[in-house]
Amino acid sequence: MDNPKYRKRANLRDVAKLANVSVATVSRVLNTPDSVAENTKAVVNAAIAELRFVPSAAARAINSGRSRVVGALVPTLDHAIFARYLAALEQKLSEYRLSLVVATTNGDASVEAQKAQTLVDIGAEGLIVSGITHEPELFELIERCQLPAVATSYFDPDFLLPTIGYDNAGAGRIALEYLLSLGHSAIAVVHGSLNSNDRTLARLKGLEGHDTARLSFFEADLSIEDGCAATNKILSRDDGPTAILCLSDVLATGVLYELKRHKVAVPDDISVIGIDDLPGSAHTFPALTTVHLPVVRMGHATATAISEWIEHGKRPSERLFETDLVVRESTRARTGI
Amino acid sequence: MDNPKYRKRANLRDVAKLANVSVATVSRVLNTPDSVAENTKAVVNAAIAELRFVPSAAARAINSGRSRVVGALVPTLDHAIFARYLAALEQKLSEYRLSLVVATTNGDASVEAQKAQTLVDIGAEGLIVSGITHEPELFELIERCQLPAVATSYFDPDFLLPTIGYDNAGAGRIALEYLLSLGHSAIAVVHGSLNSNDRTLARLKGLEGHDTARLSFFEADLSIEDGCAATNKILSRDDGPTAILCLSDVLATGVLYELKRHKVAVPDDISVIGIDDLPGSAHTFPALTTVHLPVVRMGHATATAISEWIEHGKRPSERLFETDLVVRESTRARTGI
DNA sequence: ATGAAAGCGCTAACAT
DNA sequence: ATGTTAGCGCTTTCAT
Repeated sequence: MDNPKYRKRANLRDVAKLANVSVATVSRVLNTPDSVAENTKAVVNAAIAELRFVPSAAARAINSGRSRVVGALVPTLDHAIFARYLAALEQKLSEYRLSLVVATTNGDASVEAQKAQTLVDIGAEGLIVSGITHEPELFELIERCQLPAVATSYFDPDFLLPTIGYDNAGAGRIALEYLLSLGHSAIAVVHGSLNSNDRTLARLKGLEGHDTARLSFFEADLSIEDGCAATNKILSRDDGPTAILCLSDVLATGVLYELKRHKVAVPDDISVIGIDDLPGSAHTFPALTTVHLPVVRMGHATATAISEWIEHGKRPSERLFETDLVVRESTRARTGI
Repeated sequence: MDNPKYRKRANLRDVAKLANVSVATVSRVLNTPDSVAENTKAVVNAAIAELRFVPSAAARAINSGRSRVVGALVPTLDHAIFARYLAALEQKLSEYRLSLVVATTNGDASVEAQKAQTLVDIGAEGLIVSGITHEPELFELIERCQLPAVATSYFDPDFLLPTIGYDNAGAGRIALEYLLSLGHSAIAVVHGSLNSNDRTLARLKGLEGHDTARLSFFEADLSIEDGCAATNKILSRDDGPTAILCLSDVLATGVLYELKRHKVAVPDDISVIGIDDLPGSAHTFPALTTVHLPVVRMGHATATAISEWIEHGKRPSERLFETDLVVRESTRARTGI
């Protein structure tokens, strides 16, 4: 604009020329400034300033062989539990001076495979995926690129990739058994979509094998709104349950709201339990009993694992985090027991 | 491992050698496959497969001068409104074949400046920041790198960077005026931290100049928990307000819960209004009256603007999205008016 | 249709 | 302390 001879971005050579030094010297003031004499340094810095020189990230990357970027593939960002997890992940990665690229898959494995390719195309040095259900292409990509990759939110020591997560089936079981121990047997289960969501599937699996339980199932999208909708379906049935087990706190939050709207008392008329333990769950009214999922610790551990793998080549071993029951006010013993 | 002569990642030359062609030909089968004879293509592809060749992102970037990465600096991921916004942003950016790197600042401008540098170091081609309050270093960096950068969640046509957002002061005003029109005058305002959060500041600003309003202010962290805490403070005062204006729906959600816990009827005893319109806000009990912030459209517009800027060099003009009042069930006319 | 060779912007080994 | 130079892995003329 105001520069007569419009010049593209300056490079090392331009700086070197202007400062009357070699490119090596310029490179040194950038990387090992202590090894350069004060006055030359000053001249070089002046040239850098004058030319508004900014080192090229790509050129650096090509030499170091590093991009310092890791990619995470998550179903969605628009869900508190993933957001929370990613927040922890990003925070820890940044301690390792690694940046986080987020790609959302919408729970679609083929989108995931395609976005994984995009991540490789921008030079991601590591990949983090959710769950263990993926397209073969994803695994081929990881294999072909020899890419450090871990699967999270799931635990399976036999999985191809190291898993860092928790026992989803166990979380479901804990919730169910607590309800059972409270004397409930007619229980409505509200769960997220079964399409390509192994976490939901596993939680459901954890509900099996309890003869005393009379379970009815209600599928819903993972939103407060759908929690409300599921509640209406539950209430419209003759054989009303005495407890509602939600496989996710978001769902449970909707259930709580809708029960309130119908003037159904919780936990007096119906007990409600969730899984997740979102930040808000401790403060709903009534406070939600739930199974705590250690997503923050999982995020930190994942960041550490992938960093170590990238930096030192050591493949992490799988890692299991405990889930635990958090009893609050939305559950109580079945009356008349 | 099982490869006798352990070989590092293969490159174009290795492939060319194995396929008995030149590197140019290999490059062609990668980029313009139609310009290569079928049989040579087959030979080359076989070599690529055998050597498990993966093109280097850095080397591509150095030639194209592109990284296809844009960076976003947000206060936190762990808040529904930002997560929702980023979800929209990422979705649209990916349509432009751009990847999103997320960096969180914790609302700290100096962390922001430092992370912006990190983003530049990995070769980000564009930057997206939140609000208009930043360290001089941030602006210097943007200026020095001639980096396309936009500020979001805020609107100010006079700002150095193009702003793409909404009128925060206006949103505050809309909420207050609605409460006023309902006959409320003693109003408690619950707002987020004032530290380097120009959005909160602006919303507060929008509350000024209404003589009939008797406002009392309560600062809180942006969490359901702190919404509850603020409510307790409000209720403990003698001169109880007839309405509570929350500058964020998360806060309002906490307020709603806590009022319920204290058996204060909403909206009969106290009206509650929020700002944001989170997905869940339509389904709280009672459903929350709030001011809708068009973060999804803002995310899409931001993605489009930064993409066009990066690809075609056209600096976007600022963009203002309307906020609008969504009347639901948590507000009503002050009784006895 | 294919190849040879010149870079892209930087780092690092080797000289001086 | 500073300079020379050879790459890094690819794309892209320019020939053939």
